[in-house]
Parts: sequence; C-alpha cells; structure tokens
Amino acid sequence: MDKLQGLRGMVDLLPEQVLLWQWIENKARQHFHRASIQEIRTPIIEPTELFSRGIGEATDVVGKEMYTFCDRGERNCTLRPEGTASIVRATIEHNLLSKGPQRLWYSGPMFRYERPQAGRQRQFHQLGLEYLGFKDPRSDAETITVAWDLLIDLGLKNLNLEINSLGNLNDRIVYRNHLVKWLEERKDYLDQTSQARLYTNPLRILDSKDPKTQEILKETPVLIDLICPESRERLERVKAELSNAGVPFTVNPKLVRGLDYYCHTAFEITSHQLGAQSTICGGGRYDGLIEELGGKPTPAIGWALGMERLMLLLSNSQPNCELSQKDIFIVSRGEKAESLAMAISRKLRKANFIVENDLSGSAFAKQLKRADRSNAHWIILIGDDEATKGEVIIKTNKREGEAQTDKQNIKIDNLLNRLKILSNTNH
RNA sequence: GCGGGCGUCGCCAAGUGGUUAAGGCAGCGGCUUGUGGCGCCGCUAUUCGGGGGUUCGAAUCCCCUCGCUCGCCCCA
Repeated sequence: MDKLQGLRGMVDLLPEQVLLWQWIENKARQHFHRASIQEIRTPIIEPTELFSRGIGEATDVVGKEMYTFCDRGERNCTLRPEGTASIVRATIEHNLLSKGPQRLWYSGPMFRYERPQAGRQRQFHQLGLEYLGFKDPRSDAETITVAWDLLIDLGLKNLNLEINSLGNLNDRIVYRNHLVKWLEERKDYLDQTSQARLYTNPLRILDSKDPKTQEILKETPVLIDLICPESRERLERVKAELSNAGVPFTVNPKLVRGLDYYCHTAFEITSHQLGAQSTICGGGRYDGLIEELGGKPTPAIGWALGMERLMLLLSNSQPNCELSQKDIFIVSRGEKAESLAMAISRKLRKANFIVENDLSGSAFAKQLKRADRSNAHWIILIGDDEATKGEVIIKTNKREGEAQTDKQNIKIDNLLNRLKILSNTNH
C-alpha cells in the first residue's frame, strides 16, 4: 500500500506551528480593531473572469499560475490567487460603499500554481487590508503605517520600506512608449528575457535581476520623473506623512508591481533574511479596479502580507508565545477510578481548568511519567481504593531540584474548592 | 516551465559493491501487577522514496519516475 501524501506545494500546519500563527493572528486582529478596520470573509473560489479582468490577462498570475476548473454546472471557477479582487467583488455585490468608505481586512489561503521554494508555496496565506473609497493621500500613509506598526510590534527587525509612484494610466502609457524607445536603442545589451519582454511587459524589465541589464537600467528614464502633477503631489504628501509617523522609507523609482491594477502609490516591505522571495508585504493604490469590475469609479488602496514569509522571519527570532500550559493531569487506574476521572475532568473543565486525562490504562508509573512531562501544575491521582472512599490524591507536579512533593487525599466534594484556593496562592 | 543539491525507522543519522543495515532521541514493555524526573534490561527497518537494469552479489553503480529543497521566472 502506497503512502498517501499531500499535494505538492500544499503544506500542513502542525499543532506546534499553529501556536505561532494564532499569536500573529491575535496581534493583527488587535491592530486592525484599534484602527477601525473591519474583517471581511469571502469565498476562496470565484468566477475565473473576476481575476482575468481584475488582475490583468497579461500577468503571470493569470496567465500561468491559476488553479482553474469547471464545476458540475459548467461554471468556470478559479481558486483565488489573491484577495483584492474578491473583496472588491463583494463590496460591489453588497453595495457596501453606499454606507461610505470601507476599511476592511481579510486573511486566508491563496493559490498559485508555481514551483515551490523558500517562502513560496502553492497554497499560501495572506493577511490583507483594503481601504475602499479613500482618495486622500493620508489613506495611503495610514495603510502603510498600519502594516509597519504591526510588523514592528511582531518583533521584526531590519525591514525595508520602499515606495514609488506609478502615476495614472496615461502617465504609464506615455512612459511605456518612452521606455520602449529608449531600450530599443540598447536592445543588444539586454538579457534574453528582458528582450522578449520589451513589447509584452516592458515595465517589468526594470525589475530584472540580470547584472548587465541592471547596469543599463542605471541610465534609464524613470516613471517618477514623468508622472502627472497630481500624482507627484500625492507622493510628496505620502512621504511627508510617513516621515511624520517616523516610518523610515526609501523611494525606489524602479519599483513596479506585477498586477495590472496598481496606480499612483506602490510600496513593498522587504527583508534580506528571507532569501530570494524577500517581499513580506506589498501593495498599492488601485483607483481603476472597482470600476473595471462593474462598480462606480472609486479610489482604493490596499496591501497583502505573506503569512508563511512572516513565519520564516519569526521562527528565527522565536517570539514569546509560550506552549499552552496545562493545569491538571489526571492519572487513574481501575474501572471505578477511570469513570471517576472522566467525571472529574469534565467538572474541572467546566470550572475553566485546563486538564488532560490519561486514557492509556497503563501502569501508574507510566502515567506519572507522562504527567511529569506534561508540564501540568497538579497531578490528580485516582485508584480504585480512592474511588471507593470517594476521594482523590492531589499532588503538585515536581519542579526542578525538588526531590519529593506533597500529596494529600481530598474528598471529591472538596476538590474544586481546594484547587481554586491552590491556584490563587500558587500563581 | 528551466537549472543545481538531496531522499536509510516517527525524528536525527552511520554505512559509498560482499555474510544478520551502526548509533542517538522518541515510543512501548520490564526491573517496581498501585506512585513520577535518574539508572539498567529488552523490543521497535527482511529493508534503504518507487520501478527497472548491471552484477555471483547493490542502500551503495546506471536509467526512469516520484517527492523534498535551493535558485531562475514571478509574487505575498
């Protein structure tokens, strides 16, 4: 019989890792809550068209990375490769903007069919933020600041924030022509992929990691010099607000993002400790997307951060999320005692104690060994003798250096009170 | 989709052509049929990701395949 395995690029989160995830999720929830940002949850399957129209037909994500299939009703479906399109769809579908601008956050699995590597999986998780109906440059600054503060609060160090302005649609068309013309004159010096990209997606050439291409790009005209006055003003204001907030950043004129919908402000937070996939959080403004998807023209900005990449950084610095502490470990042997242990464990749980009941039926010595390792504060021990007398033995778990511990017999009726007293004096 | 590295027990591993595949941790059982971190003893891979081939003989060599991993591409 062959061993069954999970699908390539799909990763299980084991109990130990889940603790860290929960810790992060709680932090994030606090930050969002305090910034008046509300959670939204949308399905992970959407009509394929939502993404092909929203993200852009020519992008890699849509072109070759989507999990697309037909359901039994012949609908063309896709597992979401990112969150923004879904949020926009839901916002339009339920007319949320009629109540005014929306500050929303989401988290959940995304799917992209790529070759897995460090910081990249086929199912991965994003935590994201969308400000819909916000036009003022302060909204750009606020979203970025929320991301920054969260990451700092999580204990991350050595982060780099880069921002850029992509201008408006017209700016990009003008710039694109400009850039293509300029690069055509130097075509022979470009690397293969960049040459191929010259007419399909020339802006992405700016991102090339090829050293020779990078050398040429040093001289290249940059979009930021050609953007419209409105966009320039916005960038200046965003910079000013970030400075006011004490958030360090650099302007990177070559920062372009892979999804078509971005305009004006674009930004990325990266860490060199991540390997090749160094972006931990990325986003930007998408003023045209809502209209593109059938809503009224509405400005918006948002970002997403990769949970797995965050975990990668956090597992180096091991934050202070402790293993769940246990209050009580119950050891029992014999049918009468075992039944009593069942009843007691339930009673104690109702009183909010964290209790593990040993169900192995193995010898006392074995069960006690397990109790020892369980990190429980107290051990309750029940044999048939005790069960018959209507009592249990309670001991404190051994600590380092202690040779012996007190044990005392207690009537079952007094157990709960006794434990309450003990837990008040003990910790 | 394209490159490089790797794949021996639940985990960490030794072994690089020759009779029964080290060791450690964890697990289980015992010493102690009912009282704990230690110790001692025992058990736990007919099999080296899978399939085929070379050979008298393969975990060790060759081919294919699957998986993991790192990088390219791209993105969070």
